[in-house]
Formats: sequence, structure tokens, C-alpha cells
Amino acid sequence: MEEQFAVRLEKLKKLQQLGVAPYPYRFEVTRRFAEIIALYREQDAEALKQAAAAVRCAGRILAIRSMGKSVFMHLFDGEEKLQVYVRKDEVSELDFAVNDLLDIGDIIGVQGTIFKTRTGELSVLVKELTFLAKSFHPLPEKWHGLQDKEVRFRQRYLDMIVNPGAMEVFRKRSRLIQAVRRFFHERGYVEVETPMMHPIPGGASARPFVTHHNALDIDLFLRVAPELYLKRLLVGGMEKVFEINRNFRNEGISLMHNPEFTMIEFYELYRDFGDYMELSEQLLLALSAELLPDAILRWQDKEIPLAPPFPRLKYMDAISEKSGLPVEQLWDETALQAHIRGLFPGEPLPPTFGKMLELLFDHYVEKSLVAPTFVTYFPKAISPLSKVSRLDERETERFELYIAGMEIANGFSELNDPLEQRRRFEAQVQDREKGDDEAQRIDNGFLQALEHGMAPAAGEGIGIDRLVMLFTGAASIKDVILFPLLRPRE
RNA sequence: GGCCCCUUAGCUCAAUUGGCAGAGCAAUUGACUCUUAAUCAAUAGGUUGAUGGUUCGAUUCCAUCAGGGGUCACCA
Repeated sequence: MEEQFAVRLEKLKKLQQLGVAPYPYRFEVTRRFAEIIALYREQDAEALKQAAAAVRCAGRILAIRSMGKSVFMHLFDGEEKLQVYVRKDEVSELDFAVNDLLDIGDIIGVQGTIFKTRTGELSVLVKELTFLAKSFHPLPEKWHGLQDKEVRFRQRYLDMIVNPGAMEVFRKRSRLIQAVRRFFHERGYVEVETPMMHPIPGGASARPFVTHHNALDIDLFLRVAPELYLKRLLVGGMEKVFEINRNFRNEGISLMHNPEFTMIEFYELYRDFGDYMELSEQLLLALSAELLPDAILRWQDKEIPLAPPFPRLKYMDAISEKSGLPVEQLWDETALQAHIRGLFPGEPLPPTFGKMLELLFDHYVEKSLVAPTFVTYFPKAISPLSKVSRLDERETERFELYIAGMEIANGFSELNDPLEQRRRFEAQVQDREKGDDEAQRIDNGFLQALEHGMAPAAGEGIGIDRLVMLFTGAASIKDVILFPLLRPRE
């Protein structure tokens, strides 16, 4: 460890003695490896030899196979690998001396001509070799790659260098977010950024992180959702609006939860939750067209076709069907209590009616929703920002989209009656007093905005990380977040 | 936070019942001008996550701690 560092430092000093700049400023690259492969892969060895196409390219050394006066190396440019071939009689004496001081992990640039080896591998015959950067640490082993999850997360760069799939996941993530943006821009939505630091945390049922602003001497909360700010923009007349940004929730970490995660929230005036279920289907189709060859999600051992329209299943019906309890008993708090006592003997009852329903939903329903399914008409008690259903005043026009047993999206017809909204907030305050510390708080600024009049609107939030999991097959949210939260070392 | 599992060379992994801690890759030295997990010869590399205990003797058994993973809870 210390020893390998020292050896490599010594090599860097020798390079300097040869007059080589240890940290040069730039290198002209004419082609990425992917371009070189695309351009020349199909040509036969003889044609390539005749053409002797000149390229300049650069990458990190992943493997060195030296036969003394003839050296093969594999370079990696973050995307593709390419073999380069250094022959003593093809390069200057200095370049060959430099070549002799290279280690796996170093970064070099080469100028040379394209050819194919005897075994048919596309390669660059090096004419000039430029040292670009030294690596003082050995790379993880080439054959097994880097297995240690902790190192992969803490030193993500190593994961990206030696595990080809890692880089691919984050490229896909980038393409997915780009496709989401395009989808909404094409439909005339305006992208905005609203505060990450909130005086009152709101828009979702979750425990917030607290921080402090010194000059104002006030506590602030990292946002749990942008919802209440985006709806202020609806009041202001922004007809179609979306935001892609981070939310922060001071909660547990699991395969599906990271304390900071990326959400898109979008809103449109004059629409309702039915419109937004359809829009969600269109969005998933658009992402599928962009990222999947055949409109089938492959997640873990499951194959999940994305074929709208997705079934709609009422929240209470879903619990009833799986639990065997008649729907009317689910509305009866006493009956609920009895059922939960039977299900989890000895455990404390959830503090509120809403929490009991959520417990049963999570227990009976959530994991079973593998094929894309809209769960609809959530009870009013757990939906403080949604409009009451036109069909049953105990329910709201709210839906959640489930895929692979994961909640992916949450949308509703937005409650725009300020008097009703105030009553809902007050009910939340009562829940908080009963012991539900994720219950929402009264946001008077938001209520004041509603009092100025907000047109009917639909709104929805989609967890981007979980979408990326679905589209990349990742089992853990940590696999799709570059630097997931871990306990700091030392 | 509860329970279970893991932590051995830079990396991937071994080590019989508690009996001198090993291999492959990487590294070092040497040979080799079409190799590709290059090959061949030699060399070096360790406070077995930390601390304490049991024992003649601990990588192995016990306790505590640290980090990670899994699971349940919390959580949308």
C-alpha cells in the first residue's frame, strides 16, 4: 500500500527527469473510442492497413501486456475500451522510455494509426505517446472487479473505472431525466426551481431535516416536497409547471429509500386526476421508447410489460380484496383496531385511523402490485391536499402508480378550496397530537395563496430514483444514486 | 432502532477440531517485437476491522465497540 504508492511516486520522478511534464494541461483528442469502434470495426485488416487512418485518443490504462520491445495496453475512456500497441521501432526513444514507467491506472494519450491485430482486435499502433496523469494506487482486480459494496459507494470513481455496468446505470439515468424533461417541455410546461429551505415543511407526510440560518436567526427545514410552492405558482397563473429536484426526508434507509432523493413534480391547470393518470401512462411510454428495446421492464427476475392503459384499483377495494375484510368494516375504526390486534398481537396500535389503513395497505397490497397499477380514491384521512371524490365524500381523487411493488407516482386533483384546506390541515394537527409525527403542519402562506383563488388543477410527483431502478434493473436505490448516504468513516 | 450475517495482502478469496496465515490478480527484478485473464523464472507484501477475555496457544471460542450488508419496524 505505502510501498506501491512510493514505487509509483518514484516512477513519476523518473518521468520528470526524462523531461516529461507530470501534469500536462491539455491533449487534443480527435475520436472517442466508441467512434473509432463504430467507424472501423467492420473493415478488414488489409483495408485498415492500407488506409492507416490517424487518430488521437486518450484513456486510463486498465491492462498492460508487455513483451519487452512490444507492449499492448487496454485503455478505457469511461465508455469503451480500446487496445493500443506500442512497438519500440515505431515510437521515439523517449516515448518508449515513458512507456516503461507506466502503471495500470495511469492516464495517457496516444497518436497513431488504426489497425487490426492477428486475432482481429481493432487497435491503435502508437506513433506518439503522451503521459497525462499518474495513479498512485493500484486498481481493484481486473477479473473479479470491485465487489465490496462499501468501497463502490464511498469511492464511486473506482466502481465506474472497473465495473462497466456502473457507468452504464448513470448514463441511463441521465438519458431518462433528459427524456422526462423533453416530455414536459414538448407539452408546454415551464421548468422552475422553488426553495429547498422551508420555514414550514410541507407537501408530504414526512419528518424533515432541520438547519439554521445565522443572519436571520431562524430554523429552516430542508424541503420534504416542493408541492405547496408549486401550487402558489398555479395561483399566480402558471398554467403548466414542473420541477425536478431533490427532496430530503429524515427517515430510515432501505433498498428503496435514501434520505435525499430526486423527484419530479408537475402541475397543470384545468385538469383532474383522471387526466394525470393518462399523462402518466404517456410518460412511461415515452421513457420506454427512449430506453427499452421492447417496452418490457426487466427488474430482478421479473419481466414487466409497459402496456397502457394500466388497471385502476380502488384503495379500499384493494385492502378489502387482500385482507378479506368487507369495505364497510375498513371504514369502521373499531373493526380496524380489532383486525390489526389479531394481525400483530402485542404490538402497539397505529395512533390514527389513517395510519391503520396505511399499515394494512402496506401489509396486504403494496408488494403484490407488480404489473403497473393505479391505486385510486385514497381516503381523505391520509390525503390532506387532495380534492374530495365526486363519488364518495370519505375518499379523494388521488392515485398512486405502483410498479414492481414500489410506489412510483402520487397524483391527485388538487384541493383548491381554502376553507376545506384549512380544515384538512387542522385534522393533520390533531393527528400530530395523537402521536403521528409525520402529520403535516398548517402553512398559512399557502392558505393565503389559495384564498386568492386557484383554478382546478391536477398535480403529480414521481420518484426519479425508483424509475431509474426499474429501467436499469437495479435492486437497490444505492445503485442508482452516485453517492448514497453512508455513515462517515473515521 | 430490533434481529441475523459479514470484515483475512492493494483487489478477489482460502485456511481441517483452537496448533507456524495461503492462492490468483496487482506490485518488484529479469527474459520475450501480434498480446489479450499473455507466458516463464525469481522476490516482496499481513497488528486477520478495534479493544478486552478464555487458553500453553485464538483468523478460529466469548464479550464490547466500529463499519457494511440483509431483514423487520419507521418510512410513500
